[in-house]
Amino acid sequence: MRKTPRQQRSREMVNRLLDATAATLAERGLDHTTTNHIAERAGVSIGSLYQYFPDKNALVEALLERMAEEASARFRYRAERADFSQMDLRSVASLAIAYGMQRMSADPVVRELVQNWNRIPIRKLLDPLERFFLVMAQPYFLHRYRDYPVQNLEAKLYVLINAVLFTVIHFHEQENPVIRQDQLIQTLTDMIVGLLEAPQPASPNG
Amino acid sequence: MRKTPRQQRSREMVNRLLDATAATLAERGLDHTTTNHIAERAGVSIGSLYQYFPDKNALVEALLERMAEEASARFRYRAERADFSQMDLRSVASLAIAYGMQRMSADPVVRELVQNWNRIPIRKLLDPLERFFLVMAQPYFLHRYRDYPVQNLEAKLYVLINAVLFTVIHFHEQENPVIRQDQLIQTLTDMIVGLLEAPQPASPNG
Amino acid sequence: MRKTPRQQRSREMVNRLLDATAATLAERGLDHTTTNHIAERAGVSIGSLYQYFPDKNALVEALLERMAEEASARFRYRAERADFSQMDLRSVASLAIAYGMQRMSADPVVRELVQNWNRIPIRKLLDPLERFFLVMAQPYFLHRYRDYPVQNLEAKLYVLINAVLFTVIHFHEQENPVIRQDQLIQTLTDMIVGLLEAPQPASPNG
Amino acid sequence: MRKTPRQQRSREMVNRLLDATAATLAERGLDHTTTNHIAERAGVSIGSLYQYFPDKNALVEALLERMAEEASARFRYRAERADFSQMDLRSVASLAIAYGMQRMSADPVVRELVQNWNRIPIRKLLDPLERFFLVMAQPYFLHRYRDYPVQNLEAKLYVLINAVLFTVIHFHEQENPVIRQDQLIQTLTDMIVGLLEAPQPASPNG
DNA sequence: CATGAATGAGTATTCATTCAT
DNA sequence: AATGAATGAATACTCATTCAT
Repeated sequence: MRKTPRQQRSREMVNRLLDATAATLAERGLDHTTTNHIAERAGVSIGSLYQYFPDKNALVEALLERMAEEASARFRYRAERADFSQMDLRSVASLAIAYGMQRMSADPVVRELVQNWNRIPIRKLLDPLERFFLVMAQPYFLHRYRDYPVQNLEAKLYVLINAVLFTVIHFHEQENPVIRQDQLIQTLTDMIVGLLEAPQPASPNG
Repeated sequence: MRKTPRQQRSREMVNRLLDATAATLAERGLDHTTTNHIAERAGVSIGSLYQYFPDKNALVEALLERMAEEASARFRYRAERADFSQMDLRSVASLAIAYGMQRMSADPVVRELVQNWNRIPIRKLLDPLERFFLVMAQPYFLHRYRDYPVQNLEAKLYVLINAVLFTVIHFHEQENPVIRQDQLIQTLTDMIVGLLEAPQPASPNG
Repeated sequence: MRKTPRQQRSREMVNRLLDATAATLAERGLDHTTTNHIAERAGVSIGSLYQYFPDKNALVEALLERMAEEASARFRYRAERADFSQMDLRSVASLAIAYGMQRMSADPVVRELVQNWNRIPIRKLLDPLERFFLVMAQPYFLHRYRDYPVQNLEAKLYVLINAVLFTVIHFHEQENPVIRQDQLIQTLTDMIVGLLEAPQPASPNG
Repeated sequence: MRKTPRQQRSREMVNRLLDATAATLAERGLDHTTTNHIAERAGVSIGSLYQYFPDKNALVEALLERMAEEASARFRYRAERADFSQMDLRSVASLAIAYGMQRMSADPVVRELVQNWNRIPIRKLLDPLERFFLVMAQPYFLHRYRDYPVQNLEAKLYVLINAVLFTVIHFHEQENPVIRQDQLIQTLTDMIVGLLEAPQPASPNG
């Protein structure tokens, strides 16, 4: 069969281009990232780039998807190590936020992309994460469900993910934030716990 | 006096240009808004535009400032009508979010600008609002302080404002959001109340 | 009579504009000197400027003429003090060049203008000087004529004036000239003397 | 080999652009020469122009270099034909000036460039010429050195090249020069001979 | 399949000059 | 006469995309 090696080459090429996209994005920012830069960085002709991706947007989209997969894998790995089900919500939330913030400082690509969320199909990155968290959180909530049933779990997770994510990004972007990082984490944790654990007999939604 | 009519003309021109900026922004998005578009839309020569604003950025900045002023005025007006101090937190929050979302749907300029928060001096718009909310909320919290003292009010408001704002914006941007608008408002309200009203004896932050 | 004060006012205005032109020229260079700059510097509206000068070029031209007059006056003054007729050609030439170079270093306007000789009617400045030198030199050569008749005096002066002038200007412009200033003056002096004093029996030109 | 035709194409393009630059320069003058004009004249898209030259300045600079090379080649060719070492200084100088003036009348590009010498890296053009003349003149001066040693040869050549060059250019530029062309050549020749051949026992320069 | 030369619409900004007030 | 707001053609340079080789 001829197909396998070809597919493999193709895959390599795609990965190389995606790596180059990420690197260029981190280095120059979305605004100053050009397809020619990406091709050059990938050590590939611009023509070849367009053989694998129809346009610049597709490139970013694919990168987003790959990052989502990687992030899911990373989270899964961590989740397997640490037995979250044994921890209380507060600890889990606090840990997750701290971990996320560290990831964000470490990965300029994530920052660059999320900063420009409106110009890219950011859901490609966020949706998998949201789904993943939902799945991850399932056992926890199932376990507590009888005592503290959480209504509207989907809406709550949606809100929390967005809220935490963009607040953290915005915080990161500010030169002189009005609050400290530990205050931010603490308050975000409080917010999460407040929404998920507090008894809400008054909420008639849904 | 010669000065008044001239200043007035100048003011009119500035306003016309700002209106044109807003309209073009709403129509074409920040990326495809050019100074020539703005001038044309304002019915003014490009040269005149540059007589009033040194560059494109100044135009956006001025628009941001004008919007912040307008928004503050609008909020103040509403705050004076409705006696928030008589309402409970849940009602106030719910009303404010609903009002904000309605404003946001109604005003594509706000959307366009906030979407591009990272590429514009968005704080020009947000800072006054943040300050305004703080001032507005002051009497309410002062009033309840004895019964339900709120620790870390500053950090909490910072988090809530950012969280609510960007979640709402993101929600707006999505074509097929996974939750309904009423769910969003309800959940955000829950989140606000959860953070502000819940007893937090465990929070040892500074 | 009404005319005198008006003419005087006009003259003042012209001078003010010319001063402003010179100052702006020295500060920003011909390329970045705009009529609006000049008007502003003169404390006059741009409209008034165009009442006195039909266009930008006329402004420069008039400045050139005024400078030529001033330079002539200065030279005449110096010539009256120092009795050139008592000095030998070498001394006169050497002195004149040194003086000219000092003037040139001291006056950025002169430099800026002469640098742009091709884009302005530089003859407005050079012609009077040429004529002046010719007149100044006349008595000297007349005086020596019997002993050392100089053939083709006009052509020689033409050549020397241009040669010296532009060599000096070019020298001034260079950041790292290949020769020193004293060498330049010495060589130019040699050149002048060589052309004017050497016996030229072989020159059969008309 | 793939390289040769590509390099050749590239070279052709560069030459085409340089030709277009020269033509446009001659036609419109440096001030009114735009990169778009050049590209259009070269029958090439503006994008292509910028693929070969980073900016307008680089274009002019490259043209200057090419012209210097061409001029050197031409001079060398002529020098090989005519055995200058057999001619006296007067004849060589006279011939060189006449030849240079003819070249200058024939080549408006040279004129345009030298006229704008202060706005372009004119040394790119002059330095090679200066060096060339020095080399060319070497045998002559070597030959005469024992009998008539020329002091300060470098300074003298510097002065003469500048003096002759700009006087000729200026002469060319004038609509009604006060002297005739043959007088100019004659006088310049006298000047050169006067400076180089006359005994200068009085020159104490370093 | 790969290449990379070629494309050209698009963008922010400047400045001499006019003319209604 | 004086003003200065308004004009708009002009300019250098970018970058996503195509297509002949």
